[in-house]
Amino acid sequence: MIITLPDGTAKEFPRGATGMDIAMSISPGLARNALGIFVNDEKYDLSRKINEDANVRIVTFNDDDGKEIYWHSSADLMAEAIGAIYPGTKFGIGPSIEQGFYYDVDLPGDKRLTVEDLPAIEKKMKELSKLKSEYKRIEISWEEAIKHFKEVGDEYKVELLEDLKGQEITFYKQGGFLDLCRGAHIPNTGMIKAVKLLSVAGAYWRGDSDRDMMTRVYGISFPKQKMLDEFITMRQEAERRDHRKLGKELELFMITPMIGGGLPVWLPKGTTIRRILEEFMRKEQIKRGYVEVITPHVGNLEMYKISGHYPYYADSQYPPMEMDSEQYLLKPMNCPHHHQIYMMKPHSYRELPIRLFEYGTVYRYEQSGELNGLTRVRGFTQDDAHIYCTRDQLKDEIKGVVDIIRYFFDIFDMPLTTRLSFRDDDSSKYGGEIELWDRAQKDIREAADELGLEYTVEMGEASFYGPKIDFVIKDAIGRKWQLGTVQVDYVMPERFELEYVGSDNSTHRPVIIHRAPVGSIERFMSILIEHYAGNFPFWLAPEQVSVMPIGGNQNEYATEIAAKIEAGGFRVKLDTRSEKIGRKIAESEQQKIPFAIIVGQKEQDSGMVSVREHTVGDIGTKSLEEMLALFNKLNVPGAKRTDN
RNA sequence: GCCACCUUAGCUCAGUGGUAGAGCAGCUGAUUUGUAAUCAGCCGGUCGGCGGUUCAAAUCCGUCAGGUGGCUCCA
Repeated sequence: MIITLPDGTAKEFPRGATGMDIAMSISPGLARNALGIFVNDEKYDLSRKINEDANVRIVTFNDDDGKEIYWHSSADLMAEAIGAIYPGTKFGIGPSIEQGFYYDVDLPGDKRLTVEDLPAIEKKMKELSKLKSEYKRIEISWEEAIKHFKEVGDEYKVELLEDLKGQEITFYKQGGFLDLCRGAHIPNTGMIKAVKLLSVAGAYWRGDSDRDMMTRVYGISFPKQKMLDEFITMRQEAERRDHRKLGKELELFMITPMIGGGLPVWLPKGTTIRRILEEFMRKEQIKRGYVEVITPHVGNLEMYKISGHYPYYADSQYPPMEMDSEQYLLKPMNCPHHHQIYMMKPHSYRELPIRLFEYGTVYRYEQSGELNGLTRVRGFTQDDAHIYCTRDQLKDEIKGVVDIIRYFFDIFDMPLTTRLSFRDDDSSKYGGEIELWDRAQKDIREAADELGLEYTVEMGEASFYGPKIDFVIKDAIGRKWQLGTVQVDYVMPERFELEYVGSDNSTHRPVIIHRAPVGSIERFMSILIEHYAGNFPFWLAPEQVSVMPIGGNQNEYATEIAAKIEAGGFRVKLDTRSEKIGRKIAESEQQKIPFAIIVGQKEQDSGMVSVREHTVGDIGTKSLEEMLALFNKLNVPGAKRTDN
């Protein structure tokens, strides 16, 4: 038979050759590191026979598909360990995830796992790994499979099997553990060299909150101890950057039950950052033809009934309040308010596009268990805008929106990836005419192409009222966050009967683009805090320069210097306490202030200043003019320190 | 909302049934300082709330609240 490799090389192998045979023929190194093989895009174990001509791809831990096989196998090893320690444990599902794996287990009796139980399981896994048990694939009939799990009393597996009736069933066996599993698996447990079990959590059986709560054990594993060490270092780095921790330390924001969970309070320093951020984005939008509006925090319930958001989202809204026999809702979204602004007067096609933007604060009743720092809150502010345009203008408007979004994230050094979410063939899921959708999707795709965007297309991911573009950014430590969206909407113009008069003197429906570059300002602030690890760039730093005299004799000179810097339009902190200079510097560094200006007798005599740059150290003696020039250069959105 | 864990001074944390502790912060005083924390004294707690077990509870049990990690949800 002919086996074709990904680079196009074709090789002859005897019928029944295995992935391992193929790997061996390429190199012993590959054979050592190979985890699985894709045969005509189907996952195979390396030991499984290949019986006909095929295109193959051998995967190692460097491939996402390889990691998937590796972690899936690790999940089974963990299950074996748990089963060995707690005989009678029932098993749910145990897949790989983006970073590691988990297994849902139901321990015998009322036993529940806690984190204290994890080291023992880890230890057992290491023992089992040393046995180098082979993962054996067993083809079995459905009837026999059912019989097996009924015998061991694992009703979860029986239920899974019920759904697989009529399909080919495979079991995998490694050591003493037999599991229902599609595979594929790595050759043997010995390849799992480093394991760390991370946490336990409750998880509903099959994700259904009406069903049993199982114990989910999360873990991660690697072929080398060094890789696990790096992973742990990375987690510590993420912990060090945690915006909840930095938010407290740097006094940026607070959350107190007295005001309400999920209702963040901005402290002076956090407010400064937020204000500068908002001003920057406001200016850029106005430059691009947006007009700013402000709408109230409550609105008449009738309006949300027309928009269709109520009662569809009633569960996640604060309940209506009654005033003067009318019902009002805390604003769950800005769109209907903006539509009212559009409806205030008739529009000519000559006025379009109309671009209304607002820092609109909305309230949503998120479930208590969901609240998390600034990431998931009950009251937040969207950098929201609605563009009312004609169908002919749609493409250009989309381009404009994408352009501004790219501009924003470039300022923060956040690489952007794009996903186009289109409809699938199930027309019951969507509103609006299909011709309009086709045209909008074509416009979106063309706009993306013309802008040279790299994107993926996801069919069936569109919203009810139109196709959308989602943006995912990567932060300084490589984590991905989904932020802004752009959505094309044909449904709301119908519901609110929005109109404009065309050049043909008859009325038409405008198209609406909903767009929010960062989505929630609160969430974006949390991402910024973690992205910069609290070391905000000069232009965003709540305190930009600290000025400190070495001794009391320089208090006057220091005060004078601070006043001059402040007069230059910078945010200054003056520290004239009778503390040693080391202490003042330590505190300035801890507060992550970009520059410390230190003045002693020498500086006073020469009229100079001594400068220390945050995270860099002493950068020498400079004139104040030189420093003001540098500050001016750095006080611009996106400005970077490039010369030292 | 559900599961597990956590909650001790403003902050970070020790304290496993027998008189509530430390460092930092704060206050007072001394010190006037050369690139990451000067010294001393003082102040500060209903050990998250409520109930129970016990001669005795920060400590054991129950319950409620808040937080953390997940699950479900996310216009």
